[in-house]
Amino acid sequence: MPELPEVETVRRGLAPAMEGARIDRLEQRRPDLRFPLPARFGARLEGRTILSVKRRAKYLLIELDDGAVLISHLGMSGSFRVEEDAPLGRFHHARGKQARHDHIVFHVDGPAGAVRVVYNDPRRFGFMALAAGRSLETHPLMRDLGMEPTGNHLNAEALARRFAGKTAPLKAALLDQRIIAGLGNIYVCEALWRARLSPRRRAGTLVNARGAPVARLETLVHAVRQVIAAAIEAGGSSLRDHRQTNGALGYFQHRFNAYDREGQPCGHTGCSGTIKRIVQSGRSTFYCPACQR
DNA sequence: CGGCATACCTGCAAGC
DNA sequence: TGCTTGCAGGTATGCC
Repeated sequence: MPELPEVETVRRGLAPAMEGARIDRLEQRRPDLRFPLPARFGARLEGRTILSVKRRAKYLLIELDDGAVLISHLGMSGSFRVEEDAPLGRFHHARGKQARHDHIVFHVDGPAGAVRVVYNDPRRFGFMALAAGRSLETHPLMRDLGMEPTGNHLNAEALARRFAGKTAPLKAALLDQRIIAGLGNIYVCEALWRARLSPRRRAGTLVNARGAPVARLETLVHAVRQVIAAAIEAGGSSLRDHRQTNGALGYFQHRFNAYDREGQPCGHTGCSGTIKRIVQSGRSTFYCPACQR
């Protein structure tokens, strides 16, 4: 599912239910997701209080009161939902039709009351790890991540340094989490469309001989920042799996200009081109060959 | 090292 | 209807 805007939407849904809450019980229904879950996972979480729910790139970071951090990645199909944790009793038989692929359930009790936070992941490309907070930045999952596309982290000068000499196409360079962390297939296609840049153009062509950004790299930076901000504002894009933690759909998919629009007219004013689908490094790219150069 | 293909796993839609 | 094929928002790994 999820690129940065979807993960940020999940974070915003989890925070009110989890921050300040105690983990009373962990239900772990299988030993692994994409990778084995941490050893003694339940024992290490039960009884802990959650200090905060943060995000880095496409990772959720759940900080615990003993200094540990639960790192969670949703892969392609992972989702969290928050449900009322109704007490089990004679009159509550309806509690549990357990949805397929609900792998982990956090029973937490905090400012928002007793809730279940359920992790569901049909394809099991997601994964969870536990890190010591003091070494979070050097954790193997974190240490190679590049700039956040939000705030002031992403800027043309820094991007130029990373693009200089690169022969990889822009599509691949923007998907590279070591350069900008958090973009995925949808938002790379959308940002390139907005910047009218071809996904096939070599990344190094946006850097001049002195290693400084050319004007079109500035345009790309603005496009990335704007599309990510707009998608967060919309609660992300709901294609197959992504929902907000309360079950609501995101609606940025209605604002796609390129992604999954093969054969449709390009929406740029004055362009009579048609969106085309190509495959780059094994993944679909959608763009307008007429105006994206 | 850079660039690319492949593997991981399940579900769904399209085509025959 | 039922089967096969291809495709899906991501990352790690291995090969040239």
